[in-house]
Amino acid sequence: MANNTPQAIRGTQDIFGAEAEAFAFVVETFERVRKLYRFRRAEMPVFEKTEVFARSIGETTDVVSKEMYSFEDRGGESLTLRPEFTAGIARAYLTNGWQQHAPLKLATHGPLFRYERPQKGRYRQFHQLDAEIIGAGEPQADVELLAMADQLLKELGIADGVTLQLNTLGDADSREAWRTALVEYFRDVRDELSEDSQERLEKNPLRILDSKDARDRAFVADAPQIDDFLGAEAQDFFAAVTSGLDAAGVAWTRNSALVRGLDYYRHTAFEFVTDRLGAQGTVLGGGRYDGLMESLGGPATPAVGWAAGIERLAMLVGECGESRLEIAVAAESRDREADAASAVTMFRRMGISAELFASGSPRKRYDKARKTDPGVLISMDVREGNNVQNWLATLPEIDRQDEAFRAFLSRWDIPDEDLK
RNA sequence: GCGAUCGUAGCUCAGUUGGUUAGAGCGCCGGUUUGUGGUACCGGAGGUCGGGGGUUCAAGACCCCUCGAUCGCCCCA
Repeated sequence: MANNTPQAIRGTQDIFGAEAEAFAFVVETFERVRKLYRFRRAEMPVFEKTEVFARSIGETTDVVSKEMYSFEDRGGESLTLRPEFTAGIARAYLTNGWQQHAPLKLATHGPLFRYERPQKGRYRQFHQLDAEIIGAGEPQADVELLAMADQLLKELGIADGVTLQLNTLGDADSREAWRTALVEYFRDVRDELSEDSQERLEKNPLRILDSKDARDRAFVADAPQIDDFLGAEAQDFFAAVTSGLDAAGVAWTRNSALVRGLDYYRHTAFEFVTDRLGAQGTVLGGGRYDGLMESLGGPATPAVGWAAGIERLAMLVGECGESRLEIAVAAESRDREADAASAVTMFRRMGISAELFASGSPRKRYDKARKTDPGVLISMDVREGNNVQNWLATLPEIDRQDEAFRAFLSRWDIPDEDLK
């Protein structure tokens, strides 16, 4: 069977049917909401020079060396399939002179690639929605961005069971002071931490805060809080974001353990989290990344953004059935196949969905058509030498049924007793 | 990179402590009931039991390796 057929690449997916409908529903909803908030559409390349991602991501060596899809092109240049949108958008912003549009609200969506082990809601080629506000340093930008995210989740119908967790990482100074305090605190209890967290103490101490290990959690509760290290400006900024969210009617909860691994993040960090997706509970996440543009050689540019996994959103949206067939036409005799085909074409040109059943055993075509549960089932046959048509409507009645019926009657007869 | 579970027809699965020609339902194709009918009945196509090696008189079943899937750990930009 398939022993000679190439297999799909690990972690890629072929999406079809109801799942594909759910996927499309997510994207369509995003496009609609994004226009309400006047975010402008952008399209970027799916690959960039590796340095675009390496420089923006910085020193987190694991991510750069092990988690990216990188390769050399024929000229020997290292290229990388985009693992995120933000770095590519920042590069486009700088290289295309989009500064002239600042503050710029951008939205995009499409495939991303990460060299990871697939698991629930996590693939090597996956798809995200993305929204960014570039060149806006005010907390109102954070609020607007979060309000859009909140409305998106509501319009997708998945807001129940999803909570917005919010934190601040402060400005560069407060962030650094906090980090130092954390390292000191955890170093004192180093031997009682999990093996993973002992490792993290050196590489990425902030990550200890969201460890899943019970041994770590005991200490996390009493760990130094960012609030104790925030300068007045940082405090004001966060207060403005939270009061702005309250004013906008966006519910949120404080999660002081919510962190970002990368250094360019400042101030607001947030995640919309659900308890319905196993280990991959984050449904939409982002934050303020005021330090990113400089790492790519651009001028200091404040920016804030988020991304959301389309697959995960689609899973929450659930079964999004394919739309019902409006009219099925069965040619129950070979002599009526041309008529049936022409009827189907007529309906389609009217903007009504129609499907032709004219293959296989003529006797079974009617049953086959009936199984699709169409709004209207038309059979076309030959009885005693005469062409015969039958029109059967089933509930719920389709839109424009009368119009379709009149159009059909203008070309083919239907006996009176068969009407309704 | 690590761990657990799993891998039999297009799909969902059976397959007894290893025993002879590998099964069912659904789907598909064809044929009956000369019919207004999502029915019923009959027949058919489709499997080197993920792949390779080993144990055995005998392996879909047991052992090893490998590939793949699922879920979790690490990581999460």
